[in-house]
Amino acid sequence: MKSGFITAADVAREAGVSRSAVSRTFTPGASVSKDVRERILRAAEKLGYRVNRLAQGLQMAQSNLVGVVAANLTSPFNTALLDGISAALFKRGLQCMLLNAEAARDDIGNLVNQVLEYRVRAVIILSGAPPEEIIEACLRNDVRLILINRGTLPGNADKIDTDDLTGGRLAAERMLQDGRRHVAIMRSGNGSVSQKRRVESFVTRMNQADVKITDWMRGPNSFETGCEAARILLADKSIDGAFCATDLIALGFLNTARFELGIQVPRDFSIIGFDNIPETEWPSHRLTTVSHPVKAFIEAILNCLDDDRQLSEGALNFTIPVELIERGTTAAHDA
Amino acid sequence: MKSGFITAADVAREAGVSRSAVSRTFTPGASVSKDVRERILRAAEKLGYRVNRLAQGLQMAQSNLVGVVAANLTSPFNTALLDGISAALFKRGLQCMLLNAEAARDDIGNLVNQVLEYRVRAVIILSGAPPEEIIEACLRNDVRLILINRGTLPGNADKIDTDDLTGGRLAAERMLQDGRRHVAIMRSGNGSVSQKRRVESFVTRMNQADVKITDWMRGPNSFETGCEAARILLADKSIDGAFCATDLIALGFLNTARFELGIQVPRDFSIIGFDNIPETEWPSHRLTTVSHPVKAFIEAILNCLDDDRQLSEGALNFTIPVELIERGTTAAHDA
DNA sequence: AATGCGTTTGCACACGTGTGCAATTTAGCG
DNA sequence: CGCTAAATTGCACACGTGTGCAAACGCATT
Repeated sequence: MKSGFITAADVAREAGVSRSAVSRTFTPGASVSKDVRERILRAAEKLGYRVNRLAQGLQMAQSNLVGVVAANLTSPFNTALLDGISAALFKRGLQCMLLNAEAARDDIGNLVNQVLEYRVRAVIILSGAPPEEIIEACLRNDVRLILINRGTLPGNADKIDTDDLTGGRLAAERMLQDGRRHVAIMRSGNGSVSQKRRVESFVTRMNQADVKITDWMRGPNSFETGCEAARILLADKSIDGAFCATDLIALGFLNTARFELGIQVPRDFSIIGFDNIPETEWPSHRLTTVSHPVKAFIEAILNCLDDDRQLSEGALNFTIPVELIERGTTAAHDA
Repeated sequence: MKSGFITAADVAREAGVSRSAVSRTFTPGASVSKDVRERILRAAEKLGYRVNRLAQGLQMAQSNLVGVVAANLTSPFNTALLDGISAALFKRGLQCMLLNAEAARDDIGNLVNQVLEYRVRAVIILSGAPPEEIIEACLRNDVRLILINRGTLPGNADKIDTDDLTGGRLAAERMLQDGRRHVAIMRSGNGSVSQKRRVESFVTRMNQADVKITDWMRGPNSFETGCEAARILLADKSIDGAFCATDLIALGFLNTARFELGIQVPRDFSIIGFDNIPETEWPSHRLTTVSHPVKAFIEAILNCLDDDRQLSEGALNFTIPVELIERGTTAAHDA
């Protein structure tokens, strides 16, 4: 027991074969006789052998690690995404290397290094603050890059984007059906690309119907941001609707409007969110929202990972479909 | 540009020195002259050199990876913990390898392998379903193990546990101050050690005061579990209080009790949760709860990681202090 | 039995790094 | 300048794995 770890050589000695045979036994599709394979498996089991992925990665010039750069892990939608990604990667035999972009805010260079130094198979960037630097570095080092809701950036990275245009339009149509004439639109201050698209699409449709718009863009993507917006915006009694770029903001807005300011939602006021996080289903809120299912994101990501074209041959693009989920913060349909 | 990656040898050639010098330049405390160091750094910068961590890990017989085994990533407390851990690891120059225990439920052996094959520096197990197998495997392979809220298991793993006994007692005292005589206690069906401790401590105190107890242990740790419990338990009109082992369950219970069944909380009914997740502060709920701060967990984890004693010399133990956070689901204090 | 062909096996090299050891250069000091 | 100690540098090995190549082997057909 030197250093506590068993190597392929140890197994080979135990089984009375060459080290190559051990390696081949654990390499799918390699040529080993049934007899030898069984003897090796028995020896490996007995000694508790585990292949050293570091050595394997060195030899293969690539690891099974996939870097996942996430920010705002407190946002339920992001964690749902992370949950799905980590599960999917595990089932593919890949490892999930989680990098907290928040913690690396003023040290992006270091973050880039940590990813690249491990020769990761790919890097997935969840929406959030835009680390441009990492994008450029990945592309320069031939590391596959998967961007989620970051819009059309230059460079051939795979891109997966919510159909925000349809999402914004669906929300607008619903708002118009409710007969609202002056709606507030809200998003967080750090201007994510995806939030911008939703809001712009919403505004475009509202403008066509001559509905007045009041814009709010401030603070982090949080419940409190919605609360604050409600307290200030709702001083203007002419506002009769709100479209929030994320559910978290929408829930804060709704909470303050309904329970603090006593506004009758949906009778006098309509609220629509975006993401369809679990909290929207709480009976106390029942928020009408636009959903872009996590499942669809996962599928798209797996498609990107499975695709084994060269990086120079261009990239993949996926659009995640959306759906308006009508709950209790918009008026009931006219039948 | 062979294979797209620059090696130390490439840098050495560019700088006109030996490869050893390059290695030493990037090894803190090694002996390199100022002149050579600068020449090497310039060459490395120019070529875009990055250490290959796989080779480094192979050489050092250890990687900078830390395995984090998490289940129930949809629980806000767990994600807050994960957020803190990933940030702290990053700042320590360590990598966070996230493993989804949920996805590996019927494939724990595979999960064990994935961790050990990467020669991780340590494994952190967040509370949740108990993968006994991984614990045993880590200890057998001399991998440091950090158990969070999993109680006193055999084997010398570092253990970090919430002071559940005090937590349960504090909740009980508050409930008694409210004069409740029949309280329901709730926890999820998969019996986590930590939940069990809280509840038992609570019950012990209530028994001393001759308060009637109704037990509920069913379903996952979720909002819906709390809703379901409320609908069934509250048919019994004599119940006038509830202690929930997690905030998620407590919020579901509160939501159904207050908004669906119209029960006056806290006038006629007291509810106390556990975890102090952000949602407890929502004005619509303002849940009284027991907090065990994420910050304290992170500190304890870092202490474990920094500690470089041998595994055979015993393990560390930390107890996380708790605090009762009084909000709007228990009666106001008598002054 | 001899031939031919497909399968199995072992040798040896490569992957990129850290570091002990000895050789060499530099610095310090009289 | 000469001597000694210290700092620097290069060589060579080790870490554990996958795989090309050639040798050895098994088996069926002639």
